[in-house]
Amino acid sequence: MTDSATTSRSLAAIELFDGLPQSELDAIDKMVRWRNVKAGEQILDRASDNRDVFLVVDGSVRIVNFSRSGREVAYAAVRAGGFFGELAAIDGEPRSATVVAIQKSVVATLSPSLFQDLLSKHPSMMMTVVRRLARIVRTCDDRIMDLSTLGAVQRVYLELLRMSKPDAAGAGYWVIYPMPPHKEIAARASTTRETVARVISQLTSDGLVEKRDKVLYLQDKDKIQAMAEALESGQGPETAR
Amino acid sequence: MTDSATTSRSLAAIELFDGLPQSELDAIDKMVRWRNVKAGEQILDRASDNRDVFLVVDGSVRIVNFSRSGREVAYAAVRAGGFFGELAAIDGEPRSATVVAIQKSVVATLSPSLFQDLLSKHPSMMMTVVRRLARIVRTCDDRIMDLSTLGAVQRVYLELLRMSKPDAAGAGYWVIYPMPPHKEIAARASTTRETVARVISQLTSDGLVEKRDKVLYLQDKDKIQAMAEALESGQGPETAR
DNA sequence: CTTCATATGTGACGACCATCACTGGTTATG
DNA sequence: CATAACCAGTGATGGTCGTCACATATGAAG
Repeated sequence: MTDSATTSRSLAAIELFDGLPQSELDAIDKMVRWRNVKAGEQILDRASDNRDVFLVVDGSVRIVNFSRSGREVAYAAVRAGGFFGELAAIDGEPRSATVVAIQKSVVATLSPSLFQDLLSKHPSMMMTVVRRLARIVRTCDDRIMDLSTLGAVQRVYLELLRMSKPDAAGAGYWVIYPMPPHKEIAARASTTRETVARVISQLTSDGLVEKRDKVLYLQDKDKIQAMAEALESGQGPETAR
Repeated sequence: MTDSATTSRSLAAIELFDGLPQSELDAIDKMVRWRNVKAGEQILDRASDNRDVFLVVDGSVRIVNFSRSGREVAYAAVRAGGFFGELAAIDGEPRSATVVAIQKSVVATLSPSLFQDLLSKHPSMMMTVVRRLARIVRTCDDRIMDLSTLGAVQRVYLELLRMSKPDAAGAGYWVIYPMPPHKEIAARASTTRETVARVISQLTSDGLVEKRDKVLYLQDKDKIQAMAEALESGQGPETAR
């Protein structure tokens, strides 16, 4: 990679265009606007009145929102190959969230009218969008359920479980790598940095997780799972009746 | 209406079929299964493995979920003309929620394959589905935001505001009619019956609302709105930093 | 008019956890 | 390599609100 701006500018790997002929990709390529963003840079503001659809060609982004008082709520992450911003392009309503680059990224933007044209011209694209929305709805419903019926501590357990992947290096361990800052886990679980720190401390002293070099090893995933589901000792929201 | 079962069996008013020619409606009519349900009857169980799409021809239904411990979380209501159950028909995943009739209702069911056929045959239907999903996503996002950043009391305020409509009988009042049981407001705001009762008591003694014959009058909608948005005195989740 | 189920109002109590306040690491960056 | 910026850990404190426990409506059913 000779130059920073040339990392990868192909639309071929964009999920949204799966199944489109190369000729069409080339045509689209000429109609998008490219944009390079630095890590941490804001790509899209909730307050903005633009309705473009964004393709994440390289890097990854976080979709978030801030409450009046500055508390951050994380909705989702979109990695290279994905897209975001469909909502406003579909219904013409204002943006519902803010989007920030996690790493240095390359995004391409599609005007809403082009997006709609493409959708009606390519049923496969339409299906991709519908399926994506369906998935989002399911995720949101689950999150609402979690927020409504679990305590903050349990939500952190769940978030840790969701972020973990089986360890590539054998051993039955599950790991979280790279380990994000507590602050971000907090935003996903809708709690505070402090609570996340306390939960992880506790898990560590119980021998259920261990942190070594930026990696968090879950040493007893099942037990954590059980604790996340427990309607347990306590009260929080939720107790056996 | 001579007979209970004949209230209205036309698919003409179903939002999903807006814009379809009568001939197509007639064809569909022959392929759906009709079902009458009593008030309170469960139409669809989360655990069921059916993937049908349901059309609400008459009456109305509530989409809900129950936590392990029996706490009820309300997602949405669908009234006559609407539909539900698309998710499973789109992605083939299991049902994500349970659906219960609010009143005596009439529903028609479409097999997933028929639904998909119709979608691919009629772009207008596809658009209706996409737009509906987009709306749902927005609603969910807002709810997640509310749950993450507001206290239970404020969520009740918001729910009251959402349920209210301008009073038909002149006067600048906004009213909630019919007033649902506290229990249901609680399920929507993700709190308890008791908290709802306390909030309404308080509002009543502050002269902001008044209840007369099954109707709740909001006498100062603006003030309630302000209280819902206030990041106020307190803590709950949320305080000025 | 009973009688039983369902809806409501309210007090007491205490768990949960957000907030505040620091301390001590770790990473950037000039 | 120093100095700032950010990250992480932990105690103390107090408000919020879920839970429990009753007392009253309100209404439906017989």
